[in-house]
Amino acid sequence: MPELPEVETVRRGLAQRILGERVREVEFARADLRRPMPVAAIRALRGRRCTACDRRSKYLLIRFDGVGEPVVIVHLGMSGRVFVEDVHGRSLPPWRPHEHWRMRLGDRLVRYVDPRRFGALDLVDAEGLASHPLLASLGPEPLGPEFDAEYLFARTRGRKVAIKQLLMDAHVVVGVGNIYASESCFRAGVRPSRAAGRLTRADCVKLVDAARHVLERSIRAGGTTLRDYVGVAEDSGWFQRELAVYGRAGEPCRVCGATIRHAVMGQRATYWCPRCQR
DNA sequence: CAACCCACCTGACTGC
DNA sequence: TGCAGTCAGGTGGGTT
Repeated sequence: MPELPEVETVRRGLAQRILGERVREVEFARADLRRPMPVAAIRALRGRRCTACDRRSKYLLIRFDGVGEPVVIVHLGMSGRVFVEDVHGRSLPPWRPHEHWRMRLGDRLVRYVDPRRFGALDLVDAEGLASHPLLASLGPEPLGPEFDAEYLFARTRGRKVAIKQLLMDAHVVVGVGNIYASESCFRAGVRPSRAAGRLTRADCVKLVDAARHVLERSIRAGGTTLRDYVGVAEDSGWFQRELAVYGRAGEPCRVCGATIRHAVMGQRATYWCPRCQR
């Protein structure tokens, strides 16, 4: 599930629930996801107060007070979910299937569930955050001021890769996952297979606008399901209804009626309308 | 450096 | 119903 809008939704849910709370318990069901987790160091957060829940790209950054101002870095990978539940004085509930770690802050239990274990959990001091290996070489945020048409135009010059693949390159811009890459190209009227270097300035204007639009719209939609949020990833409702091309191969384009096409590009499923996108 | 390919892991779905 | 095969929304690392 987790593309940027989902991660942003999780971030907001976490902020709402754990900001200002102190870490009371930390438990691990195992010591590794894709890579080992810093189990001891994260256990040692007990007593620290959560000061912020931020996001950089698809990484959640949970900040704490005290020496070094530690930051917990969470990535949801392909199948990760975060649940927040009230626990009050009760003892903690049994582990869910594929729940790998949990952290109790105040009366809130944050539970990390990730069947495929492509996610990540790490810890770094605030000072070392920007140079953390996972974050150091990331491109600009798609919703930030740095990602504009001129920037995209410059970054596409001389590039032969398909524009859809380039949009998914986190060195260029973060947070545009496979679904939103297809959706953005559709909204911009750009064929996803087009060589990035052949985009015009006008195409770049449209693409930047389109990427922003689909991401913002999804965040807003996700945000509406946030109230009394338990776990993000209610991917049933808004998610499916809003998609213009993704997963719609063989179905009619909602704009022109042409048949939506599908191909694998860079090993990822790609969808487009052969009439609307050139 | 760019382009390409693979690995990581499990669940859901398809077709026989 | 069972089983093999296929696919999945992400990212890092290695090779050409």
